[in-house]
Amino acid sequence: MELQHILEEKVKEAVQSLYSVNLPSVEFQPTRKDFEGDLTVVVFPMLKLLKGNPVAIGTQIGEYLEREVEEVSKFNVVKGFLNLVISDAYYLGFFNTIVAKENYGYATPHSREAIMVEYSSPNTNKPLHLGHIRNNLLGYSVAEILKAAGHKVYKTQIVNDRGIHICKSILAWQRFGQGETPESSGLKGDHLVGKYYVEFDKSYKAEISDLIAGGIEKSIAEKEAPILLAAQEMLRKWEAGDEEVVDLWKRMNAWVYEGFATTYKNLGVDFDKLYYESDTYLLGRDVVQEGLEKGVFFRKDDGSVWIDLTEEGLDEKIVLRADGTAVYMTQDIGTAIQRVTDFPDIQGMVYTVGNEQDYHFKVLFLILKKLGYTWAEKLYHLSYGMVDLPSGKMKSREGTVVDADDLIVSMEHTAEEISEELGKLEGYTEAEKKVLYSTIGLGALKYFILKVDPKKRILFNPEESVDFQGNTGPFIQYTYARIQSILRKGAGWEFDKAVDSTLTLHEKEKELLKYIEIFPGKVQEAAENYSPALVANYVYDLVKEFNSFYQQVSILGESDVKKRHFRIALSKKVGEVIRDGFALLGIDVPERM
RNA sequence: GGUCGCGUAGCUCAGCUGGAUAGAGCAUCUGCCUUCUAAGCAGACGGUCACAGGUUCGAAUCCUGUCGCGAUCACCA
Repeated sequence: MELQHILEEKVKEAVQSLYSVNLPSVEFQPTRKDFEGDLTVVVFPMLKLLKGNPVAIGTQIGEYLEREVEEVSKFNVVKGFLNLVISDAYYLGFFNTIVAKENYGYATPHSREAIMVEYSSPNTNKPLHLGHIRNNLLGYSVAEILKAAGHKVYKTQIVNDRGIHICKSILAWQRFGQGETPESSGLKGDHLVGKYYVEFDKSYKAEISDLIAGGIEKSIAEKEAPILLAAQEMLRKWEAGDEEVVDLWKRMNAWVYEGFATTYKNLGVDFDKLYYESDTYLLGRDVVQEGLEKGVFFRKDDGSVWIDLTEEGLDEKIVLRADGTAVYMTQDIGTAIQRVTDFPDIQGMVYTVGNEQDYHFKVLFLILKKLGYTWAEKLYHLSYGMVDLPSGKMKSREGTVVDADDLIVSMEHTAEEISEELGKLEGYTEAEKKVLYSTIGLGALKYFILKVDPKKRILFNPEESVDFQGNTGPFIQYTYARIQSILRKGAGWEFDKAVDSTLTLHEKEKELLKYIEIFPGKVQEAAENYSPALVANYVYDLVKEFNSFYQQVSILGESDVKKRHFRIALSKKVGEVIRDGFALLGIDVPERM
């Protein structure tokens, strides 16, 4: 970055002195592997101002740079591309500026505005599944990336603990549960409650069949099945504060929260603040009143309140029912404002929610802007594609979901099998092994999900399971472990001491230095794009390059002491970038594997 | 039907703020463990970048249209 800045000025200077033309900007790109060079100046865009043969222009600029700029040691011109060879001394000098630096690539904490990141936000009537895993990993990772980019970050979620879905589970438990508890059944709390959600659905479907057999039309049967009416009645009682219902609701939710806490812990995600819908579902109604006065909203004859977004190319949208009760949108307006009240330094929010809600968030953000909140300018819907199975969409009621807890366990098993087969863990205790299998299994799963662009759908085939070779988490973890092995064997060297900047670099060493140099920029880019995939792909490229280096060049076996010192220090720094890059994805790295 | 997103190798994905011969992994095939961990490295094979126009010196990338897949267009959340 720094180098490119210097060169940009020098290229402008060259053009000024050669052609007396003032260039507004210079286009750079990394030199392609097939050509000699490190950085390439694209000459074509200059032709509009300069007029002439691009090769001749490139050559003249190249000669100027080679003469005037010490970092440029050589150049060549291919068509309209001026390829510059940057001196080894420059890269070694750069390396010495970061060799002892902690947190290289991370910006100063809290140097930028505070952002709240919402993710997870589950319903409390069933356990988490693979779709939630994607949500959690994305949200957690984006939060970490924003932190690394210098933002202050609050992680939050809104727990959907209220509504007809949870009443269904409660009702079924009441009827069929015979007092079953997590303790008595040995089931994890969220799974126990989920089991009764499925039970409800079974009864509901059975009742519909009976009704249809009795000559009732399907659409009516679906609305009037007795067990559904009972659930609706339960919701009314809950809203009225009926003691028995509320107690049961609290008890079963507590089971679910305990179960979720375990899953979150296993996944390695956390939150700074929880919001519960039962506390927030009444929020937002005052704001609607305020918006009415400002003329942002309008009231229809039946008393319901709407916003007209036809000018923005959208539709009219209801924000308050005729009876004055809140809808989804009302709540979300209220919750957003509540959050800013709770955390007054918030300047923006990120909502990690599936792409099926694209429209909702588009409308929500527009409304908040129209209401005049300054922070509304910096709202972002981190929209992601669904995780589908080869058979299609996951449906909890049909039992086609990939359960989060099961999946984590199965990934750990696979990691264990492979590790046992390779048998490199002599000396490890069982407890250490267990931690390692978890690190590797989760690494595989997390990387598998985070390496793809959030916008895209993911196809997950449970039959094929997740790879552990090639472009995978374990491949990267393995490279890290190899580096640590070198560092253990090379103990005694002063890794953090400056290296000799007059060394001649091996081609692979230079490539690695170039990758390391762009790490801070990648972190910023990932933050700007809310994209963990950029970090994942960067770390992969770095690791590919390191393995190639490792294969071609001897590190500890190098006889030249200064070179050996540099190679060890370089390896250590690559390891740190892997570790810190993976930390942004929420993935741990092992010392051995 | 309107709106939004996606469509790149047999499969899973990079590349998309326009630049050189479109890159990885998996799968298939060749080599490389008496040298720092072979979950690795080196190589081969594999592409009408969905299709058709347009803008440009230059398009996988930008614009328009067509087709395919998905989502959404609830006084559900």
